[in-house]
Amino acid sequence: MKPLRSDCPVSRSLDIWGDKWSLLIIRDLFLAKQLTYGELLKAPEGIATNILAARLQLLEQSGLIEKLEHPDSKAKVLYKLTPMGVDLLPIMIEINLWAEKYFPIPADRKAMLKEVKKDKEGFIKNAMKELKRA
Amino acid sequence: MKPLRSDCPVSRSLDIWGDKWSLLIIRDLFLAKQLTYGELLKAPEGIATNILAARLQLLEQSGLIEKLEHPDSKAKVLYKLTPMGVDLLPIMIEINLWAEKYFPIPADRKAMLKEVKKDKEGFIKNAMKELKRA
DNA sequence: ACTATTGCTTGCTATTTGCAAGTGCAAACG
DNA sequence: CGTTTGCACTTGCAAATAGCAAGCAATAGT
Repeated sequence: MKPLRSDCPVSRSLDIWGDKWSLLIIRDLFLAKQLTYGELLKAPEGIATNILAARLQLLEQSGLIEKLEHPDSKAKVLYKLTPMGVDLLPIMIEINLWAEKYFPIPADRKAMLKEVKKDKEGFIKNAMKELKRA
Repeated sequence: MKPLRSDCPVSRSLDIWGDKWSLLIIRDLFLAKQLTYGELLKAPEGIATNILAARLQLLEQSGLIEKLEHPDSKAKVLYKLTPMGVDLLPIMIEINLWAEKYFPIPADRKAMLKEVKKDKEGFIKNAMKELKRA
């Protein structure tokens, strides 16, 4: 396993998902609720297949995501967020809000953030309930 | 410069501070308001001096931090967050809250989070005002 | 003048990343 | 059935990055 750098909560968090790819995987799982390996590969940022495999394993070990059987085929694997992973939603939202303030962002995401700003707490609570149910 | 991976706000954000060290530097600047290079080096996670120099330069280029003259000595340099950097506070808070839910965290940080939970919006607004003033 | 401190830079090695190709299994097709 | 296709990974290797240790220029202190 990886050595803990310190017991600071920020450090602990970064030890798990503090790399260039993990939060993008998590973002995609927030947006789609569940995805196959192949679908995750297609993310616009272009993650390499070996890196994706490594990150998925690490995120699973850390308890943020879990594998699920695909209803249509044994050849496919579904990935989804665990409750612990879903709890990252507030962080994800705040990242989006920060970036929106300083960079141009896609229209569909902007629309979502408009909803968020109407009632942040409500939006998050609702989205989390949805994600934990599925 | 670094190539943009996509125009997703999460991706844009990670392109700037999505590595193992940047958010720790930013954390220290939140806690101390301003720090010298040497003080940043002393962080418990033990960042290497060349990496710290590289990250500080990148964060400065990105507009998250700025250099400041030290009032006592020309040999020293003070680093502090810009308004854009201060605006990361909500993200930082949510990271702390997430980690607190799943890991044991130091008592002093726990005390701070207790304040946060009493009135999150108020706490953030206040802290940000403090940081932007200094 | 000389010694220490501060903020870096440089050289080198170890680890990680990323590309391209390959493997094994399950499903679809003839 | 036998063969091909699709999917989820592995593997091998080159390139980039991280990290350690040492060095260096500009203050500051004595």
